[in-house]
Amino acid sequence: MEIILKDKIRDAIKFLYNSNLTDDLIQLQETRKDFKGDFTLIVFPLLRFSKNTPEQTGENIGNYLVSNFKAVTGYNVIKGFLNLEISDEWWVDYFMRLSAEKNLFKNCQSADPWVVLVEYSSPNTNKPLHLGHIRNNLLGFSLYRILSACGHKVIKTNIVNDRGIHICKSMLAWQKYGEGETPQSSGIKGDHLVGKYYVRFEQELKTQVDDLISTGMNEADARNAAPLMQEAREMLLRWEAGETELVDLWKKMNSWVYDGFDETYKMLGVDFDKIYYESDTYIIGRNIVLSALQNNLLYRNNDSSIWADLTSEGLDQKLLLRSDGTAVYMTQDLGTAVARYNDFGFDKTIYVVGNEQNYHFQVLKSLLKKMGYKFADGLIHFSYGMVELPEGRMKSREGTIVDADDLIKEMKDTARIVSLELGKLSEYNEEEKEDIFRKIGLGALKYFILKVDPRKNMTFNPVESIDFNGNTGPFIQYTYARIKSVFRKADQMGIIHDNSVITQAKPGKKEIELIKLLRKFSNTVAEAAYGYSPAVVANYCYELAREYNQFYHDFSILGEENEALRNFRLALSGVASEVLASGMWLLGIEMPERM
RNA sequence: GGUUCCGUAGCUCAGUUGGAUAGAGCAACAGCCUUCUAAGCUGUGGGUCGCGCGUUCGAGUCGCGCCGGAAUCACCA
Repeated sequence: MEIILKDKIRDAIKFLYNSNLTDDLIQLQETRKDFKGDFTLIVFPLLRFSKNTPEQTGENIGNYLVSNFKAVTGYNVIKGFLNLEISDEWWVDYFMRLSAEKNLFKNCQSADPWVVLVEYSSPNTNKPLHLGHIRNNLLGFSLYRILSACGHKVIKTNIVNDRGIHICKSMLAWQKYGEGETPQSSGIKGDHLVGKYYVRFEQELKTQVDDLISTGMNEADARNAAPLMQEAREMLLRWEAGETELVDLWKKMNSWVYDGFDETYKMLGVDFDKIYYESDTYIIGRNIVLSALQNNLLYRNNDSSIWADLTSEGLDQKLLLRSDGTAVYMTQDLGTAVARYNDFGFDKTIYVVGNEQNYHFQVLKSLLKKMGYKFADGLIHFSYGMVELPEGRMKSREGTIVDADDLIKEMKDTARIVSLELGKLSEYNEEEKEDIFRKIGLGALKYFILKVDPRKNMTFNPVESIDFNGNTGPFIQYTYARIKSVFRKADQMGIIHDNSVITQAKPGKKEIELIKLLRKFSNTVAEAAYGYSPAVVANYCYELAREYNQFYHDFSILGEENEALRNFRLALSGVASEVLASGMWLLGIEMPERM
């Protein structure tokens, strides 16, 4: 519509003022609800052609359009705004085309599809996933869905940080205090079991550190000097040397963790096409650094550590290999990036990583450029804000970490309690009910996280956030279930849904409003893909669900006497449910047929 | 101190490439279930969009300067 309308407006200016308009001067937008009309042309930019008042210019253009374009039935001018009224027939016709369209994402197909690699999750193998990981996983998975919907080829990857001192701490504590405990013997989920020994290590270390401090040592030195810490370091060296027994233990404990993660990922509904391990990529990274050193892109310090000088780009000196030749975080990420490019040859690679690492990715990008990797231009750090609790940041020392598994279970339990109170599901068996509770509980959690702008830090109140009313996932799911229920009822009543009579319907204001909202959907997805923002999709779904609920209350659908209008409303409901389901699909949220 | 990000109602958050009178939900109060799902709907109250200056016909949105908060600036990852 806009395109045709813009053409007509261009004609109008040509005819009235004998001037040719460039596209950016035609500012056309949807008319605000409180004004009469469907589309609004902002006439201020056109005054230079008309050399007239805004009001008169608007009048002239409006007049021209009404007499030369059938779909425009009227207009009004308020200050510099020309509100154009589009005929109901046009809207009904538009809706017919929309409801016939099976692919709701058709309008946002990218003309130039990318191969795009999305990295998300990136766990450490020494403890279970927590609330921060949940935001990461949900964002990453939703980005995958959004970009896929727009026609890009997306590869989901996960980089597992499976090496380093942290995993040695868990291994050491398990050796010392574990007495052979396994997930099977204890019934504890593997990642939680390994996390338990990581915590145990820190506890034991603390008593040693406290003892040393009481002898007059300062804290930093005490941590270094503590026997446990020294043992852990020594273990890391033995691991890097490839000591068989130790590598076997490492493999065993990591496999416990992966089993645990798999369960959590499955509950969250996320998955990966390819998993990378830093225990592999750090070696690649080291080779890259060494060859860059040979090409004089890096320099070696007196103590034989290797550095990059990025001061010319406003960055700092960056360490790439320690004096003992071992790799640092950046070394691994260089290796991972190159390995991935060799595997997939991507156009873009999106790192879903918290904003605490903004500097790291700035450095990574300029390092890759410096080393001559052209793909560095397609490197995007999707930087998201921290999840905080009402009392501030999550702190492991204070035991305020919100565990992912616990949280998921809590959401499901709350969904169960609320559902049973409302008592709508009495006719379903236990299995069916559990499936619905799961969808609702996870829907609430996912929506709560995804509806906020990823860039911003967000507050998660474990008590208040579990709300199923208002701008929440369950509200949107409820709207969907309600529409499904209308169709079930229609079937029972033998009402046959026939689109062919719709063109005879005389729609009211509300029906047109709904069509306009449905129309915005594909624009929204394109915008979301461009801005990499699930939040845009989420808030749009809410807007539509809210609008539909008002519609639902204002109108009788099945009870409507007029057949054409009844079919129209049914069709509107049907498309609304599809759009809601599609939108929530982009967020990775499942929709229950009833709740 | 350098860099980056954030600041909108009591709370949690929206706010389209700069557009008209800044919106939801929660919380508070008042209504609506013999009618297609009340996880809903309607209404009331609640704002110096951190502060100032600038650009513009027009600024919550763009620029500059302050104020406040967060992150980061490791031979940690």
